[in-house]
Amino acid sequence: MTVSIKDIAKAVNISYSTVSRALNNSPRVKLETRELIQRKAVEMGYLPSAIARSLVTRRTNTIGVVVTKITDLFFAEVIQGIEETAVIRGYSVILTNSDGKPDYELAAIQTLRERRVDGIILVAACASTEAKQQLFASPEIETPIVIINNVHQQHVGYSIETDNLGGGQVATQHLLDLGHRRIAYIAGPSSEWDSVERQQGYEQALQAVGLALDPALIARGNNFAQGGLIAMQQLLALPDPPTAVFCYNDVTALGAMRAAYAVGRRVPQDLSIVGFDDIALAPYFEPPLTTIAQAKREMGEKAVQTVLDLLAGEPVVEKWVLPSTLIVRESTGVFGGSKT
Amino acid sequence: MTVSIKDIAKAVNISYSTVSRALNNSPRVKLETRELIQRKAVEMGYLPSAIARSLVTRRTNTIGVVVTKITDLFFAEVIQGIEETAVIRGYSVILTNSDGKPDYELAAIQTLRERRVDGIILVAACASTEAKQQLFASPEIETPIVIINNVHQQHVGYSIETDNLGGGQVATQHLLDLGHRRIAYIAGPSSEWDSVERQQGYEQALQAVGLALDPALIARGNNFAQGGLIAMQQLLALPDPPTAVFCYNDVTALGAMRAAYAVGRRVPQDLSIVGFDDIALAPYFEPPLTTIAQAKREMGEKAVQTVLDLLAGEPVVEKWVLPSTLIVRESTGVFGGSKT
DNA sequence: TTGTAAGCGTTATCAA
DNA sequence: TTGATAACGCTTACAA
Repeated sequence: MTVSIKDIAKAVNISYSTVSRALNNSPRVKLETRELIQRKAVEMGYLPSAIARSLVTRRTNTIGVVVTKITDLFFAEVIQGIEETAVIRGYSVILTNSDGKPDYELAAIQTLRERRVDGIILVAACASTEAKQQLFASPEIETPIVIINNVHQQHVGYSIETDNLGGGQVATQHLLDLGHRRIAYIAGPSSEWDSVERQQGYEQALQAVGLALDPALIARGNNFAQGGLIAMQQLLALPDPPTAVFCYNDVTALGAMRAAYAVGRRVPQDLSIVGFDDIALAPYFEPPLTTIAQAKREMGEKAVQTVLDLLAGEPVVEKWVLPSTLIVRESTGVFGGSKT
Repeated sequence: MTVSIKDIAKAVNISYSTVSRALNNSPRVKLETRELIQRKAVEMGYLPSAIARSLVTRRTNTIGVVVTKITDLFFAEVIQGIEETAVIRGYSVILTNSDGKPDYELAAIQTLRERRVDGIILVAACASTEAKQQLFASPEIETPIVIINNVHQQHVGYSIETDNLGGGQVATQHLLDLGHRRIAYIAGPSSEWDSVERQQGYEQALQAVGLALDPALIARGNNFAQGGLIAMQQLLALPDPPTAVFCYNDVTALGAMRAAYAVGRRVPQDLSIVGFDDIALAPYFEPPLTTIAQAKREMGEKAVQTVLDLLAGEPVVEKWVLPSTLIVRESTGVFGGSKT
C-alpha cells in the first residue's frame, strides 16, 4: 500500500539508489531523470519513511521533552518555545508528562532513548541529583540532555535557569521601596530549588535594609492557586499580618489574592502582591499582577539550541542563567495606601 | 557504541534470533537461556531500538497531535488527557503546533505521516473542510485521524466535540433565570464554529422566552483575554448596555471582567458574566467565574481511544458529543443585585 | 528449543 | 551519471 522508493524505481525503470539520490536532490543525478523521478514520486503519492531513514542515518531529528505538568502555564510557554525552534530547525518534539514523579521521569527518558531521540530536554527535572548525575555520566553519553529549571540545588550537566535569586531580590526591593516592612513570602513546594532561591533573594533584600527575618512570614504554598489561597489565609490570621506578599509564582499569587478578597482585604490598598513568571493572563488578573517575568520562550529556544550544538560537537555554555525582570502593574501600592 | 541484539548474541554465544525472542519474553525459549540473555542484556546496558523494531512491525506506537496553540489552557488540558491515556496504552505523543494556520497544520500532518505515526489527533483542526475531506478520503487511509473540536461546521471523519449549543443555552438560561433581559454574547474568532454554536444556543434560549435578538449585543472577541476586554468596552459604551454577558470562553470572560472593573462596574452586582471551558484558574478569578465546563480530559481520552480502536479495526462512533455542564460560581447574580 | 535467513525502507560505498 | 550491494537493528517465518 505505502509506496516505497523501490516502487518508484520499478515504475520508471531506474535503480532505486538513483531514485534515492534524485529524491534527495543530489547533484549526482542528471537533471531530467531527477525531474522525472520527482514527478513520478508525487504522482504515486510517495511519502518517505523517516523510520527507515533514521535507521541508517542514526538520526531521528526528534527531541524528547519531559515536563512535570503540561497544564502549567509557565511550562506551556517554555514548551511552545521548544516546539517552535525545534520545528524551524527541522526537528519534531516528543512530549511526555512526568507528573512530577521522579520514577515517571526516568521511565520517560528511557522510552525516549529507545525511540532514539537525538536529544532530551527536561523541563523542571525532578529526578534525584544522583539519578541525574548518572544520566550525564553514563557510558552511553550519546543522547545529550539539557535541563530547564532543575528542581534541585546541585548543578549537573547542561542547564537553563532563571535568575531566581535576583528576581526575589528585585521583587522584595520593589515592596520595600513602596514602604512595606512586613513582607511575607509564600513559597512553592519545599522540594523545588527555584523557590528556595527566590526566598534567598527575598531574605537578602530584607537583610540589606537591616530588617530581621520573621519566620512567621514564610508560608508554604504549592504549584497551584489553592496553595496560595491557604497560605494567605494563614498569613492573614497572624496577629501582625503582612502588608505585602511576594509569591512563588503567579498562580500562587492568584490564590493569595482570592484569599484576601474573601475576607474583604483589597489589593493593593490593604495588601500588595507580587508574583513570579508573568504568565499571559497576569495582566488580566484583578488587579493586574505585578510580577517578575521569566524569559519563558527563550528558555525553550536556548535549550533546543544547546541540544543541537551538543549534537554538532560545538562548544556550549554549561549553564545559562537568564535574567528575570520586574513588571510593575497594579497589585502593588505604597504602604498605607488604604488610608488615601 | 550502542549495544545491539547481535552484540548480546555474540556475548552469550547464541543466535541473535533467540536473543530477540528472549528479550520479548517469548515462551519459545528455554527459561534458563532466557534469563541468561536478559541478565546479560541489562549488564551490557542494552536499549532496544524502537526505530528498527518499527521498521519491521510497521507500528511506531506513536500518536501525532497537532494543536493550534499549546499555551491555551483549554487545549493544554485536552493534551494532558491525550498524553496520559496514550502513555498508559504504550504510546508516545509527538506534539506540533499549527499556530492556527491551515498550511502549518497540513505540513505538520505531512511530517507526522513521514514519521509513520500510528494515528493523528487534530486539536481544533483549522484546515479547510475540503483539505480535511481529502485527508480522510485519500487513498492512503492508513493513518487514522481524529478531530477534537473541528473549527468548521461541516463534519468530516471522526470527531470529538462538546455540546456547544446546549452549553450556550444553559449559560443563557442561567442568566435569564437570574432576571436578566439584556444579555450580550462576546463571540470568539469568526472562523470558529464552536463560537457560532454557542451563539446559536444563546439565541435559542433568548427566543424561547420571547426575547428579540439585539445585534448590538453581539460583540466579537478572539481567543485571548484582550479580545474580551475590547469587546466589553464596546458593549459598555452602548446607550443601553447589557446587564449580563455570556462569553465565548473563560479567558474572554477574564478580559471582559477587566474591562468592567476598569470603568468601575462590579461583577456580579452591576454585571453578570458567564464563561466557557472551566479552566483550572476559573475558580480563582475575581470573582470566581460562573462557567460552562467542558470535559477536557475526556476529550483527549476519547480521541486516543478512537484512534486505537480504528487501528484495531474495531467499530467506533463517528462523532462524540460530550456534555457541557453549568458551574455556578460568583460572577453571576440576580438582575438589579447592585441595589441590594 | 534454537538457528538460518529474509525483509522492513532507506542511505551510502563502491564500481561501472 | 548510474547501478549493485551492503548495511542499519530488529522481527519472523521456516528449518533444524
